Amino acid sequence: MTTLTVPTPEAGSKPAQILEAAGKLFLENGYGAVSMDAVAKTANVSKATLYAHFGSKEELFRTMVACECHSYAQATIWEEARRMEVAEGLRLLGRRFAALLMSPKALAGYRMVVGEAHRFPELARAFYEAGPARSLAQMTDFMADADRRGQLSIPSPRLAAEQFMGMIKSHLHMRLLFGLDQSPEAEHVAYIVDNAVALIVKGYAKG
Amino acid sequence: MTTLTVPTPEAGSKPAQILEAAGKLFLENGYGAVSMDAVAKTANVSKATLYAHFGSKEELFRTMVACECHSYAQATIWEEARRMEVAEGLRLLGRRFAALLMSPKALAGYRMVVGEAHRFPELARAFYEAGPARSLAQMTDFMADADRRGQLSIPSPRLAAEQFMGMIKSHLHMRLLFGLDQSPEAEHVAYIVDNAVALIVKGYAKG
DNA sequence: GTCTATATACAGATAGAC
DNA sequence: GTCTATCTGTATATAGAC
Repeated sequence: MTTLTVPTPEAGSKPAQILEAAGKLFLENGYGAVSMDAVAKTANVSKATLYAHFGSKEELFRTMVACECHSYAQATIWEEARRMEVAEGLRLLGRRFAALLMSPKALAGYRMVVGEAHRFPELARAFYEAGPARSLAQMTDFMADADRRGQLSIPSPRLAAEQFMGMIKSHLHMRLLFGLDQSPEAEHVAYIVDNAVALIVKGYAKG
Repeated sequence: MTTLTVPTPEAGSKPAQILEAAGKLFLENGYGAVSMDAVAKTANVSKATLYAHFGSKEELFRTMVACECHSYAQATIWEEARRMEVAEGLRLLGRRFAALLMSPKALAGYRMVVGEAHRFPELARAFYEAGPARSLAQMTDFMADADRRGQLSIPSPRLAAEQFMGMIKSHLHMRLLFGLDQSPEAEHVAYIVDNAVALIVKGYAKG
């Protein structure tokens, strides 16, 4: 398993400019459709400079993805959710998850990973660990906690977390991935989350 | 909205050979990573012959996707499912859906569509209509029927169908898309489907 | 470190013989 | 219709001046 190096170049420096441009272009268009010329031009840098900092297109891509994944690390809201009544906690986590999932950036990352997984399998794993796996782990913890505290009866917290997140992802996420819808309306997302919460709460009610 | 032409060349003919080769290569590697040389070589045909039948790489790709989508049309099992007890019917539909969803061919198609949606938006729509939309419509019909016949109480059949299918898709489909898992074990899929059925049946129980 | 200019390779598409 | 050989553009990567 390759470890990804995650450089953090100082803001405004050439490497930072290049990584920013690469992120924008690769996320929008995928690996194959972006030329190094385009990256250089977008970064306001010559191609030679680009190659001075990143030895190859592949290396640039790997580094960019590593930086993006790194940026997903964020403060957990699990502590906040577990202090609430269970349905409210689920609603909070669900909405946060939906917002993350359907953000333009996450969608672009998802598309890119799916499109390039065969060429960069280790990056698919890195993205998975940084994003979906982290969310799933948080949700699983919450489910286990709800069971432990007797709010719900959940034999398999992991299963319940996958069910909950699957319902939220739903059809909508696929339509977004396929480019069939623009960014979803907040009401629609809230409708999906609230109904997923209702089904979990009723389906895993005690007794 | 462009209509897709769906030619059905006679088996064994050069166009058929070419389409088969194109299907295999494009589905495995995506549009950008496949060269016309590779298609010609795989099809045992010269590049000139290839261009004699398909005017460009794009045209070949579009035609191939149209043929693939056409092949998704299949006998509905809805009639069979609605004659069963509701949980059994859901289980049948769920397993059929899971099998379709996680088949290597559907996964490859899904990957390809996600990866190329920005370049071929109309193909993403064609794939969606031929695959996911059809499945969702069937499932929605089943839910509506279960409500009409008083087996369950389902205010929004469409929502329930999305929830059910979302739970089945679950985390597993994403891991497969990312190339993190090989083909799933039958027991695991059955476990997911059975638990999705249980949650739907309990969550939408009458009264 | 950064640039301009270029080497090298390959992909999409075509010309012309059979 | 089918082939071999080739044209033409473009992409990755580098050489050499400043």
